[in-house]
Parts: sequence; structure tokens; C-alpha cells
Amino acid sequence: MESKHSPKRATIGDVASRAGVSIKTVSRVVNGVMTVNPDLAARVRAAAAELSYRANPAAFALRTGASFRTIGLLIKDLSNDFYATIASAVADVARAHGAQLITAHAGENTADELAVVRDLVSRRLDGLLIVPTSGDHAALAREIDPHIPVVYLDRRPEGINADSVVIDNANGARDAVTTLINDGHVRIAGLFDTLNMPTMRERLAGFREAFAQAGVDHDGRLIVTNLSTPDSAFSATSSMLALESPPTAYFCGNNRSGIGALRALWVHERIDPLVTFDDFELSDLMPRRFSIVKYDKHSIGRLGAELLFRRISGDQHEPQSIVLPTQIEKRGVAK
Amino acid sequence: MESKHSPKRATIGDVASRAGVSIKTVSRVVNGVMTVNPDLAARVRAAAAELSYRANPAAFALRTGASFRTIGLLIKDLSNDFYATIASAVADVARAHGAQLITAHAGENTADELAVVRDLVSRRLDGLLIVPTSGDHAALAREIDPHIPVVYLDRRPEGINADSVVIDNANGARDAVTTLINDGHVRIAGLFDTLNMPTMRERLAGFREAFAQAGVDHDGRLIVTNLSTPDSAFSATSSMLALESPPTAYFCGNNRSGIGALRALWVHERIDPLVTFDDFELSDLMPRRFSIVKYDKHSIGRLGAELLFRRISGDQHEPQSIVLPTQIEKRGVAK
DNA sequence: CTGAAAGCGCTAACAC
DNA sequence: GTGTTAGCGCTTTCAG
Repeated sequence: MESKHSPKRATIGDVASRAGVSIKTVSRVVNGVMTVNPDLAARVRAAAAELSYRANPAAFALRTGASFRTIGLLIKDLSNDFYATIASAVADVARAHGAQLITAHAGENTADELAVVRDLVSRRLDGLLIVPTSGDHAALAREIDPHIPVVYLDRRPEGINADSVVIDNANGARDAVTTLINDGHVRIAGLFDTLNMPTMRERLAGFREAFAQAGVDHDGRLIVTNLSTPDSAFSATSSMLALESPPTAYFCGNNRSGIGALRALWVHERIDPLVTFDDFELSDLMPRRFSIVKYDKHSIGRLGAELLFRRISGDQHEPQSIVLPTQIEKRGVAK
Repeated sequence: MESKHSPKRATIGDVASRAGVSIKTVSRVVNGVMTVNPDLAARVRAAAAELSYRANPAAFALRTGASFRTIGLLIKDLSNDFYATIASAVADVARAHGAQLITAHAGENTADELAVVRDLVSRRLDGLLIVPTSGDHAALAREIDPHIPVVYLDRRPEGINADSVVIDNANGARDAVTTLINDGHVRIAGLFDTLNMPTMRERLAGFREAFAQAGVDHDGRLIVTNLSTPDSAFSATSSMLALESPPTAYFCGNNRSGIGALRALWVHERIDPLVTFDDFELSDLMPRRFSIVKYDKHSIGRLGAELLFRRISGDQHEPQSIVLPTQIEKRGVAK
């Protein structure tokens, strides 16, 4: 993959001979460092412009040992709003530090993810932000050059000591379910995505903890998992509504199941209370009232990137884990 | 066991002396090129692992003239779904070509955008995808190294001859408004964002063209611009509803204004036909029927990136402009 | 204030 | 099959 467009690129030597000066003078002018005779400087600048000279970053980096001022972000998929928001925040922080951001898709399986990490590492980036897809964080860590700082996002790193920024999933779910229990609900449906995701396991754990703390028994048949789309949550909710004694309230582990459940309730003209993890666009316009467990997606990226740049500039403190709090908020409009 | 705080990075020379071979042998093993005595190869690999050796990409690039296998995407903001979808598609194409993607935010003003372009260009990326923010495309083009292929997205490049992928805005708007006219509507509201955006101007032009083609006069007072949020479109629509003779149908230039107008109609319990440019998440769940002018966001990124990689591999054809068609589709659920 | 020469880490020729 | 040497484009001593 070599870009061969037009003739050849001008080097510093070409500029020097065209300007009738030495290479070093060009270097000085280009880098704007040290004083240079204004006459010569002007000649150099003219020559550089005529040849549309651009410094070779590889040569610069090789000689000076400087980095490419680039960090990497490994996420599942940029088309997902959750990851896009994180990437946006990271890109802003990177820019503020004079760096750019490479966003890499982790792909579907662990092997792909490892290959991408390898690629990223081979580029000698200044640092890496990772939202782990595979469960094997140690395998990931093994790929990573010890010289490259890494911050893990959204999943607590397992088996390795590293910086991370995570959401307080268990407590967020527990608090939400507790509000339902306090309102007298016992038959509370729990709709979750696949438990392969650590975040989902934590939310389910919080769900159960709420009952344990309240000393209330919960009917395990009201828990459904592997709901990865609004449609599957719609079906699951519809099925539950057909039960002899249907749930009287709903807790959803993420916005996709929340949206599906909301739609089912709406279609069946039920107004049972529902609380779902995650906010989503237009949640305010949903045609019924419900609650969400909200957190600051943007902060995941921002704080993670700030942690990373602190490491990049030499911070040697013990790795820390930032846990982002959740809030319960009302959404939807009463019709 | 290697130290986690190795002060310096191992070079090929370190590996060579540790393995007791020459530098060249290490190079061969590392690059997997040419046959090497298995014994030596094993020794080299062991030494490389012990020193956790990683090739220096700057030295490699400098020596071989190879690129960093990186393309750039300049967009306004990754937190916007439109751009995130494009970025996602581009990232996938890049990956398929063994490259990674730097996504850069253009910032608020033209100066920022130029600075970012300069940064990107100075990195000698293999190619650049640009969604221009400022109107001055020529100024952008002037910053760009002639060796770097560029593809413009979503806005037709003005004053320069370059590849581009754009949406058929004018025809999409015209067709949509024509359906309303054909249904007998004359007092059709037109809600648009700022006309500083070329896309918005094209959609407004299409709006007007529909009337011209139908030979119908349109009341210009029903056109509102500078609607950048759902809230402002909500207000604008509410005001129109209070007119002596309110509009009987609505056309919205993007999903922001569409959402605001829908909400206003819903609140005021009106069921006048509405068609808006852009799809949006949950459009299927909106509590009333309406139509959208849809196009394939993903294709903007995918086709643009494919065009770019064709240039990168040496395609010298005349620049081409791909115009993506639009479709009118039904959305929302009848209550 | 400017120039000549050395060398960053690596690979491409060419020797052995 | 393996080692030696030169040099990619640049910055950095160190002289002039």
C-alpha cells in the first residue's frame, strides 16, 4: 500500500540546494527554531513552497525519538452510539493534547481483537484506550508493549493491574430495582442482554441484590437474558404479559431491551412502571412515562483519555479505577 | 521475566547481540522473509521475546518508503450519528485494506479546520476523507499535499476537481414535496436548518422546484430557516399552527426539525401529513404516521473510502462524483 | 550565524 | 545462508 501519486516528494536537501543554502539552515527555518538570517529564511521558505516541501515524519521521529502524537482507541463498533460518544470525547481530549486518535474496530471474535491490538501496538502509539470485547484481558495485556500506557474502559480489567474507567452498574441496577420494590412491586421482570458481557452480569447482580437487601423473594422465571434487540425484548415482554400473573413492573438491562419492552407495554396499553438502564435519543418523546438509569457516557471517554495522557507524560502512580455514578431520571411524556 | 519498566526500547542490534547473530539475520527473522537456519531463527525469536522487541515503525518507513497504512477522516463531530455512521463505514473499509483510521474533529471555525488538515497532512497519511465544514474548499485543497489523495464527502467540492460522494438532496426534497402537492396540498410548511449548509440549500432548492414543476405558487411565509434543534422546530411549527390559515402539510429539511415538528403536531393533536429528510433511531416508534426521505449514510463512508483506496493504489482516472439516491419511506405507528 | 559530518533503527545490495 | 556496508531524511554535535 504505497501511495504513488505524482513525481517524487521533495526532501530537505532539495530545498537546500534550490535555496542555495545548507541542509541545516533549511531545518532551522522549517522548525522555526534558532535565529536565521531573514534573507536566507525567505529564500528557504520560497524554495520550500515551490517544491511544496513537507517534512518526513518518519525521519523526524527516527532522529528525535519523538512520537507520532497518536493514541489508539479499541472499541467494538463506531456505529454504536455508546462507543461513538466515547470516541468523540477521547478525540477531543487527544486534540487538546496535540494528538490525534486512531479508532479501531475490535471485530467479532477474540482473534480479530488480538490482531487489531497487535497492529496498534506495532505502530508505537503513545497510548491505548481499550474497551475489551473478549473476556481474556490477560491475553490482551500480553500483546501490549510495556512501554505503551493502557487504560481500560467500561470493563474492569481482570487479572491485570491497570487504569480503568467503569460504570457503577451493580449499584445503579440495585437502586433502580429498589425504587420499584419500595413502591410495593414484587413480580418485577428483569430483561437483560447476554450475560457474556460483564456489565450485564453486574446489572443482573444489582437486580438480585435489591431483593436480597429488601428481604423479598423474587420469581426467577421473570428474568430473561440474551435480549440483544428491541424486537426480542418486545417478544419477551409480550410473552410475560400473557402469563397468568404477569409482572407488575419492569427492569431492563440496557436501552435496547428497554425500548422493546416500552413498545410492548404501549401496544398492549399497559402502564406498569418500567426502569431501564441507559438513556437514548428521543427518550423524552416516548409516549409514556418511565425511568432510566443514566450515567455520563462522555465522561468514560474523557476521564479515560485524561488518565491516559497523565501516564503518557510520565505519571507512575498505582493504577486507579474510576467508577462513574449513575442517576435515576424520569423520561417520556404522559399522553 | 522482562522488567515492566525497561528504560529503553530494544533495537534490532540488541536482539542480534543477545542472540549472537548479525543484525541482518534478526531482520530476516522478524520480517519472515527469506529462509533462515531454524536454529538461529529460534534463538532470535527467543531473544526478541526476552527483550520484548518491537520493530521501530519510523525506521522501517524511512528505509523502505512504506507508508504508515493510515488514512484520515475529517468530520465535524463523532458524537453526531450521521458522522459516526460514516466513520464506522470508513473504519471497516480501512481495516479491510490493512489500514487504520484517524478520525479528526474539524472544530468550530474555519481556522481550526485548516489547522487540523495541516496536522493530518503533516503525518503523510495515505489518504484523506473530508466532510468540509467551512465553505472555502479551495483553501482546504491548498493545504493538502498533492501526493495525498482526497475524497470529499456529503458536500460537493467547489472550485476544485476532486472525488466526492454526495446525497441527491435536491431531487430527494423535490420528490417528497411533489407527493404532498399531488395530494392536493398547497400551503406546505418548509422547515430548514441554516442555509449556510450547502446540503440545506440544495434541499430548499428542491422544495421550491417541486412547486415550480407543478406550476403552483407557494406562500414564502411558510418557509422557516435556521432551525437547528427540535425545540426551535417545535416552536416554529406551533406558531404556524396558530396562523389564520395554517399549513396543511409539512416538509422538514432534516431530522432535527422533523422531530420538533412531529412533536408539535402531536401535542396539538394534528394529523397533517409530514415528510422529513433523514431517518432517525426509533422513528418507527413515533406515535403518528409520517414519511421520511431516506438515504444510505453508511454508503457515504463506504463508497468514499473505496474511492480513496482506489486512488491510493494508483488509479489516475478523472475525479468522479458519486450521487447517492434517496427513497421515500413510511415511518411511525398509527395510534 | 552557518556548514559538515555523524548517526537514529532499519533494510537492500552485495559480499562471503 | 549469513554478515557487512551504505544510506533512507532528518536533527544534532561541533567547527568555522
